Amino acid sequence: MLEQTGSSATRVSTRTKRPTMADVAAQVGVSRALVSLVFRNEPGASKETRDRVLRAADELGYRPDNAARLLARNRSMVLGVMINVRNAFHADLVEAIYVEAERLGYEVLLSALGPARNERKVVEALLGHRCEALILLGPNAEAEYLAEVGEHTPTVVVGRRVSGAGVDSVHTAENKGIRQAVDHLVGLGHRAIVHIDGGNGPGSAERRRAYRAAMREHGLEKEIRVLPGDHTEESGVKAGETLRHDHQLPTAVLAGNDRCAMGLMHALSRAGVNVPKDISVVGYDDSHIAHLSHIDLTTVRQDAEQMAQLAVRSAVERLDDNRLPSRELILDARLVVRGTTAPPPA
Amino acid sequence: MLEQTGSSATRVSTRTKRPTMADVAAQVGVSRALVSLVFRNEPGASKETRDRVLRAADELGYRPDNAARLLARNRSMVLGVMINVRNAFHADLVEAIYVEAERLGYEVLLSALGPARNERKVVEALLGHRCEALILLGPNAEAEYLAEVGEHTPTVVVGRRVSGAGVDSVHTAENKGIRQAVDHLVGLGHRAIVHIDGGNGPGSAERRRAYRAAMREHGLEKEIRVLPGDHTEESGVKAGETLRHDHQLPTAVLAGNDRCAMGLMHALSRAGVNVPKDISVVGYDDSHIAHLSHIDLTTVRQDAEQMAQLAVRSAVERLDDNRLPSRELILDARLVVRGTTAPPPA
DNA sequence: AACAGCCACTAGAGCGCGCTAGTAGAGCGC
DNA sequence: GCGCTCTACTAGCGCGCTCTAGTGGCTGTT
Repeated sequence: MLEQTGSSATRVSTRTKRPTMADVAAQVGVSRALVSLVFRNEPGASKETRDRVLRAADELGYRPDNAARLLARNRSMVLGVMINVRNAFHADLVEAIYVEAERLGYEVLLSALGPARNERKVVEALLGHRCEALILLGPNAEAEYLAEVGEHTPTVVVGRRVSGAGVDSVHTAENKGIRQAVDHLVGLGHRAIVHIDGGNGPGSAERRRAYRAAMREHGLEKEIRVLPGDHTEESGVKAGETLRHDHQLPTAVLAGNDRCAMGLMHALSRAGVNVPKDISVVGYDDSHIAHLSHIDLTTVRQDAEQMAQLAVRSAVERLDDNRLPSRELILDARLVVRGTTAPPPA
Repeated sequence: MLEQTGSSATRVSTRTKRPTMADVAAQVGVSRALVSLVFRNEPGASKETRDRVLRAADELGYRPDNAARLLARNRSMVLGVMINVRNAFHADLVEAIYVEAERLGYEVLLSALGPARNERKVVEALLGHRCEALILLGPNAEAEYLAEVGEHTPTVVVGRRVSGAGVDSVHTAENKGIRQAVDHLVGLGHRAIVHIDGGNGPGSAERRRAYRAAMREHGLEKEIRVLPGDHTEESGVKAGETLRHDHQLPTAVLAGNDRCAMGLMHALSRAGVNVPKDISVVGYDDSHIAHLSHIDLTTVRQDAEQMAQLAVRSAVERLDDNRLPSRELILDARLVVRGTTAPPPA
């Protein structure tokens, strides 16, 4: 039985305690403050001392301790990001968030949703780590909760419309994207255009509404048909089965997102239905899977990079001046026509 | 391009400074130490005081500050996890890691690879946040670097074999998995079985070797054929094209992983090749996409949950006693036969 | 009455760093 | 000599927390 008492009794370890600034300072023979200056790249240290400090640090294997840094600094310069690891579009966003955050001198902390980790838990975890601001990718939580969070921490919601909850939001103009998709399909000659719903996924309500509106404007109200679904491949597969057992296949499908479109296309091609000859498919997100040469999905492009940039900047601006009114940034969505849409079969 | 809608200037934004333990203590009229006890769920506070403290904390919106906690505690109880957000199998692993870590009282910090974030950068970021141990999912870094990291921090590598680098590793017995897959295909009557290589992806070298060995043992050395590739959908697509332009299609393909298999199947089905009637496909990973009912991919199951559990436990055990020798945990891989394999066309 | 034992609670020293205020010394003009 | 500025550095407090070593009061035992 090993007893650990006192701070002097270190862990049973050949591994020595992590070196601190004081160790580096002692090694070089200067003060801690000087080492601190060097590591923050602040002026006030001569070139030589700087070199000596850095060399000594390297020798000792010194690495600044972020926890201490965060604590000592008034600002933590950390942005917390909530993601769903299953979501390919989130992957695109995260990558771009890292880039923009680094550009602005911020660090990024990721926390993922999971079977036993709901949104509240994730948010708590992030706040616990001193994130100054939160970026929530496609949250499902009620507006009240988001408002509550936003009240004490600058919060940006990405990919979902949040009205008047006192938090910023960045999303695409779903209606324009869907509108373009429907226009494109109608232009190709389609009339029987089905929409697979995204359930309560972010943006789904708007997409559904936009689909209905667009169909009506083309005089196709009688063709309106919305299949239940969500933002997973599985729902696309199910929708594909439903359609296949129908008396008559529609000539085009507007999927809730790319993942759903993927599932749908799989189900269809396995059933011997050719895309786009027999049926056209349009996705939503333009996540990296859509680009793949042979998937080559016609989809509504949400510019992940730009969304990420705006989200990060939004958070940062609010940190600089937290009296800013909450705002909604709406990016244009743009239809990217690729290989899964074609004129309907004659 | 960018709209900005009006704001409901809800935010009064008297965002006061985040309350601390001292604030809570003052409010209740006790010492900081007592509040600390309550929040750590340690004995030593009466039921009533406990309640009063919690109530006051809730009122003030107090939330323990992890950075300070980490700093003050000798142990940080944080595990750092490096992931690739693009990788669906990593998603499975992460979810399971959270579960196991929580069970053992550890927190998890995620850091993702990205276009401008290589493995070193990710590792630095994690160490900077006081992670006590690292779990690296499918790293590509050289063994020397891993050894260097492992020297000062308990490190577990998942999904890749690392020999004698002084770090633990958890991976599946690639040879057994591949072996089963080849046996299965041969049992169905296949002879022309192609392997799409995983490039320098984790486990690829072993899988390639195992494929060759298994083919030889079945007397099929003349049928051995390895197509270049990696662990992305794109490589599956490319391989599909290569095969399609061949004088003769093989009757079965062993993909480098599930993503590769997905790309391959897409390419094939678009070319009018039916899976599994015309060609059988086997994946590797059993990531969640493989389960999808209509994808229904025959694949080699790597038990994400178990791998994650072992990785977390391994890290934790090493934290408890870091004089443990480094070890390699090898899980059995198991072929999961689903719908993408069938006897070859007559 | 004396004392141990226990419970509820407190004082105060850190954890590793950032940062403000300050100093020592060199150089310079007069 | 004096004051002045500028560079290169240092002292030491405080960030919000944990944790050890207490204190004081109450009960029960002899």
